[in-house]
Amino acid sequence: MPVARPEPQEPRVIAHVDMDCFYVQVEQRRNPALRGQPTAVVQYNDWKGGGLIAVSYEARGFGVKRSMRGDEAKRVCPGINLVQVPVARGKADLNLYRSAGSEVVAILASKGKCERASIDEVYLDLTDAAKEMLLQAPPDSPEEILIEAAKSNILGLPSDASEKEKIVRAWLCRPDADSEDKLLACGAIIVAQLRVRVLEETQFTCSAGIAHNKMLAKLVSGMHKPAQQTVVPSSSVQDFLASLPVKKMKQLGGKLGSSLQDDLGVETIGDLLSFTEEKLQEQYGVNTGTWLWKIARGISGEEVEDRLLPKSHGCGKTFPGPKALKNSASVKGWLDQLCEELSERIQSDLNQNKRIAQTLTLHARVSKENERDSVKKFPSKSCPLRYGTWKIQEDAMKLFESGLHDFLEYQNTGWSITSLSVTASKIFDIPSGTSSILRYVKGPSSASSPAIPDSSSVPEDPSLDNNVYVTPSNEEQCEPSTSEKEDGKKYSAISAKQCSANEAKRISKKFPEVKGTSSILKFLSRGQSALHEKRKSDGLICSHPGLESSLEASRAEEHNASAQGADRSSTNCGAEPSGSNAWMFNVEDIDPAVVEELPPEIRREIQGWIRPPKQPNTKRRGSTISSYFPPARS
DNA sequence: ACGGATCGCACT
DNA sequence: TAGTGCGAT
Repeated sequence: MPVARPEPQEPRVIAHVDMDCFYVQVEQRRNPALRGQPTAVVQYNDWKGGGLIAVSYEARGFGVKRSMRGDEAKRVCPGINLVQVPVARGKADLNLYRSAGSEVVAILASKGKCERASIDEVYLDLTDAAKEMLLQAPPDSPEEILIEAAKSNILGLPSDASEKEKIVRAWLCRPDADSEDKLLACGAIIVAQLRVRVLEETQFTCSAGIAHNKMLAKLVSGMHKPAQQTVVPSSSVQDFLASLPVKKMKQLGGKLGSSLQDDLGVETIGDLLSFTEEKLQEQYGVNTGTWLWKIARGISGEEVEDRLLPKSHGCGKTFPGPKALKNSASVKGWLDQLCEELSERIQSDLNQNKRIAQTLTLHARVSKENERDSVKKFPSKSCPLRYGTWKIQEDAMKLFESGLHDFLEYQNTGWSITSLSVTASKIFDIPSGTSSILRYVKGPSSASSPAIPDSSSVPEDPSLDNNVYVTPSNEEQCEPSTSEKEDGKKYSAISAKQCSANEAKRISKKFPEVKGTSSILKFLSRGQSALHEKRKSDGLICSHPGLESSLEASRAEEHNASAQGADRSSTNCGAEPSGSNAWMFNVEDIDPAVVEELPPEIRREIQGWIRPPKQPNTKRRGSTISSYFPPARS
């Protein structure tokens, strides 16, 4: 349910920027012959021509809609170009669009607080930039920068006038405007400039809304499309909302909106004004009631969050109708594919953004059998996320089995899975200054891979050292970044130190008993067995069905690393960036007891990487990483 | 055979 | 917390 936020007292300047039929634009950039043509992006095409997920404005002119099938689109628009979403591992691969979205975000984040709201939308808080412009370059001086801004739509001004641009320009430069409108005018100019930059640097057009809060900015960003922007002066808010159908408001597109219509007879946002806050609270609860009362008055205190990256990564696929999965072998096969993609994505998040995900969740759906009230849902299951494709696959399968077990206890019928997804969530920045214990290990070095065998190493365990190489790692990546991390946030579980090859060598020198770069890490990780047993006896592990045999899995993985690595490099043509098929050394694998055996200078260093173990709380049921490495404060 | 694949959030 | 549910694009 929506929740009202405290209202900032100062007027803000907020923009919502929305890419125009984004996936289509990405494909048009790849293939310029598609520009100006009726075009749509479809995923899959074997069934009814695939499902449309983006439609160009030319095609919309023919009545083509999202949610149509490819065949249907062809019918209403025979000349349409249907471009397929790339497929990898048997599923739609959206990475192309994700990285295109990142290009845009990088530009839009340059003028103030920027929140990535989705793959093709951002919110901007331009309050400071607008204030600054008001002081230094009031919107009436330079002619040139007004040209784009003058194409804005101003809510409340005539939009069909022949003199429209002159009127808009006059509004933007109006000397007698109040300070709120002046700030909005500055915001409009800034956004116009940003949109030009986006177009110049990415070839993508976008539309935008500029208002005093997120709700209003979002409401109007799509009002004039494509490639236009719309401003909402305070003076036009009431009239605008008065006639706005409830379903158009964000959060009211579903059941809540229907209930407003059906139960209260509310058709427009304006209709809400006739209800007292108490009445709305009584109907929908305190939070939602207050929220409704406020939005009816154009009030929304929601802040723009400073976040350029997604909070979770998910990979899923549906298996409709006859494609439903009916045995555990096929589930395993598909889960492996999904986990492979997920692993790749969290690995690049780690490499590029220095972020670590902590939780792995599995979702599945079972087909609803005929009419019979087999409405039982397949339960979601989650567990601590261990890095490494094979570990993720293993854990995901365990989670599935656990969920299936629960499901079958009540549902005595057979099963058939119609959708599967795996999600990595609870993603945290690695605090700068410290970094994490990352053990980048590659399979046997192929000719194309730059892995460096550690020739000085004396293998203590041939099965490990003969096959394992530490990749060279970029030193500056390990330097503390200058940007100040906001503190007071829980850095969660992991505070660790990035361990580059050079650093591992340096440590090795100080610690002669442990020879070689991989050996130091191996040394740190030995004793897992003892740790595992300890956790078990502390009752910390038993409720994690996905992890019961994690130890065995780890061992098997080390021994299999060679063979599997070879498989991968042959199918991947060896062109992967360094680290892409690496797996990580997990903090959870470190035995605190091992750390204590280290010489003091090494121990000091190691203990900067990980937090001291908390006294196990036997009442707790989860063996999460955080129960072992709790946040410093909390 | 539910438009599919992803996301975010509030609630319990 | 883990798990559910809703809403959005």
